[in-house]
Amino acid sequence: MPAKKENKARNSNGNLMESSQPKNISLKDVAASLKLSPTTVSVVLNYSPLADSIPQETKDRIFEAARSLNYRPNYIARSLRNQRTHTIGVLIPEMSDGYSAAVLSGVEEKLLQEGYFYFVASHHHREELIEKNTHFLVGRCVEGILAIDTPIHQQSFLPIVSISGHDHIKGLTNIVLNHERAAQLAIEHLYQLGHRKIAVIKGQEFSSDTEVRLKTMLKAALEFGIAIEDNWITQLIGDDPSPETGYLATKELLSRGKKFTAILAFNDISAIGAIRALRENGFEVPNNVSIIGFDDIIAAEFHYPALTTIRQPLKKMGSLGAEHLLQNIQKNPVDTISLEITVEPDLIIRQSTAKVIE
Amino acid sequence: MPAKKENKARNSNGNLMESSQPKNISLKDVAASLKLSPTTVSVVLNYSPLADSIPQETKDRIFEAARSLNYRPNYIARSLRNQRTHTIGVLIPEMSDGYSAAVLSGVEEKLLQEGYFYFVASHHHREELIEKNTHFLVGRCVEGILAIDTPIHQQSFLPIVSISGHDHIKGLTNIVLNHERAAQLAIEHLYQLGHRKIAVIKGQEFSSDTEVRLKTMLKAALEFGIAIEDNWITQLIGDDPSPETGYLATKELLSRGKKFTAILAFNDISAIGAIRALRENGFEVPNNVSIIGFDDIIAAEFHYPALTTIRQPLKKMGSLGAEHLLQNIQKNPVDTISLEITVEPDLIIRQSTAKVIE
DNA sequence: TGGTTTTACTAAATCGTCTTACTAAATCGT
DNA sequence: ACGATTTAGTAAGACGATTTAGTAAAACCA
Repeated sequence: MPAKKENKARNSNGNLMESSQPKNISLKDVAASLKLSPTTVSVVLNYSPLADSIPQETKDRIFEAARSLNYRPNYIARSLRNQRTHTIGVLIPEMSDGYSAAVLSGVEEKLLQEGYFYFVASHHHREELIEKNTHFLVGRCVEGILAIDTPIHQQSFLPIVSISGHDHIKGLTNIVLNHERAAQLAIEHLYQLGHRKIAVIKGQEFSSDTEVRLKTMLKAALEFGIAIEDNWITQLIGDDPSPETGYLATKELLSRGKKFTAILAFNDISAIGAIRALRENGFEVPNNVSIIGFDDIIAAEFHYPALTTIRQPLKKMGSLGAEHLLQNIQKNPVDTISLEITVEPDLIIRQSTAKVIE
Repeated sequence: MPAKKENKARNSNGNLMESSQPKNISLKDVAASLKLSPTTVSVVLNYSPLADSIPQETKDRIFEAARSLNYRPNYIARSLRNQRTHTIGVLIPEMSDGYSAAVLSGVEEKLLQEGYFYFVASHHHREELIEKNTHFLVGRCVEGILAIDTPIHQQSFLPIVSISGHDHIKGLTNIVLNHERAAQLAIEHLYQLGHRKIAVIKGQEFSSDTEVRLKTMLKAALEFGIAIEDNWITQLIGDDPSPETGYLATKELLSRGKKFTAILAFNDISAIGAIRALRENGFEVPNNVSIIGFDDIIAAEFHYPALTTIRQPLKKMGSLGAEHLLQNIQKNPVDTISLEITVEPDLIIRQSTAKVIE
């Protein structure tokens, strides 16, 4: 075995490497090395207007010393002093359900741009975990909370932005899809293909969108003169984030006798489960039954048959949510009236829908 | 509409609710309210052995005051004083690729259990972003770093655990799959079905597992007396996290003339793309070509045909990684020799593989 | 009774940064 | 030449918690 040399930092590019920093050096250290006071070093490094009177030569010395000592201000100390953590908390139902991840990617992008980081906490649709996690996040001094598909019942002293939330609470900003339009797109598409008998798989009780989705679909259907029978409405049950729930819901639906020619699934995940159930029962999609999903997750395009779906701009909803949250944090008084930001859906036509042949 | 009563805090359980807390109250406030010193309050609330001499009655008063004032210790101040942030940084390639999300869910579970939170930063496979993000995380005073499918080249003064990493660096713990076994399972399965001509879709250069995966597959094949021709090896190109890359790689493979009877795909995502490409070229899976994926993401089971795949216990790898990272944080000197923790794969047989019929 | 120990606390320092309120010397204006 | 201003800094908190090192009073021991 070679002698342990690795411990020494590789200074190839002139910078001290991360590895060679057993003891963090502080403002005081930098000041001491220059025989200046911490005050002076601080104002110069922070470009404070107070540094106006410091001659350039001194400033240069300070910057140089900070660089060569590899000084990095301690975030914790700074947070304590400034009462700003530049951190927000994100509440999600589930990390691995695709939906949250897509939204999160938008959130992350925007936040990093603005120098913020975020803590994630997932609650698996359990009310008490939502409460507990919120508490933890507040305890961690987050400056705001972003709730993704998570019900918010209480007003908070922190700014909150809710994505796909439908609660109207003072100070809460909601980022929502234009559900009317989404329903209209879906129904119109099926209508134009000749479908008049449409079944609906509604979401679980705990999903924020469940109620609006069903309501707007029924309304849009009515506008096209289509009445959706109660008997053709089924519901996802349980918190399994896999297509299994959609599969079961569809089997249930089929057990009532198949009269419908199309299914509006609550989302793509359940649409995928539905297709499997149909196939097992000898129905082909789209030849015997058309099916339309919701969300346009990545899997939708590459499923077989590729899913016709209503796309929600999930990533954009995430970045919009982050953007508004940061705005609300800036103007600190939480006196804003409940605000709603609407994003538009798109109909993505693929292979899971086709003309009715009777 | 009913009158808006909801805004007032619900004090049903006697606690002040989050909403009614405009000004945070500090240890000093609690102390003042009791005419005691902050010291006393602190030692009592922290169950410090120093509180042994404090009579129970005083302790009770302190707890009661803390509760009724809804005192929550300021995490930032505490972190500064104790030099502990109970926060770790997680490096991932991409939020929305399914793989990272699955691992993250395991990470989260373990960390929350232990009172830790985590910051996520994604680098989209760009070396300079890995470096920059690491820097940011260190700047945020994380106590350790968990790298998911992210190459780590430098030793750090912080403990690092790498999931699916293959770098051997002092102080770095790797959580890896038993790749030999995985390859053996895959090859053996195909062999038993009669396949002798096997094509391989290897991963992108930037994926940590690309190299081992190919190497172990070739080796395992050889052990079964199967030689995999160079001409049957194709590669995923580009950082699109969708099945598109697998689709393209398979088209490329087919353009060279189809002689193989099975494909080993780099992962489930690319297997899904491969199936589409095959279908478009008139080949049915599994009747004309068998295909085997890797990872067993949720989509695998519900794809049509359902994917035969090598399952990686992603969530478990996440929680194992978190667990070891926390351990390494506890025993602070980073003198541990590079350590490897191996997890075992499973062969999940579904419908994308079948016996050869020639 | 006088010294030691125990009880019940508290003062002050510290973590690292930023900010408010100075000071001493140099320069300016007239 | 003398007060006013500018230049070039510094000292002393404060942010909110923890910890070390005390201190008075009470209790104990011989």
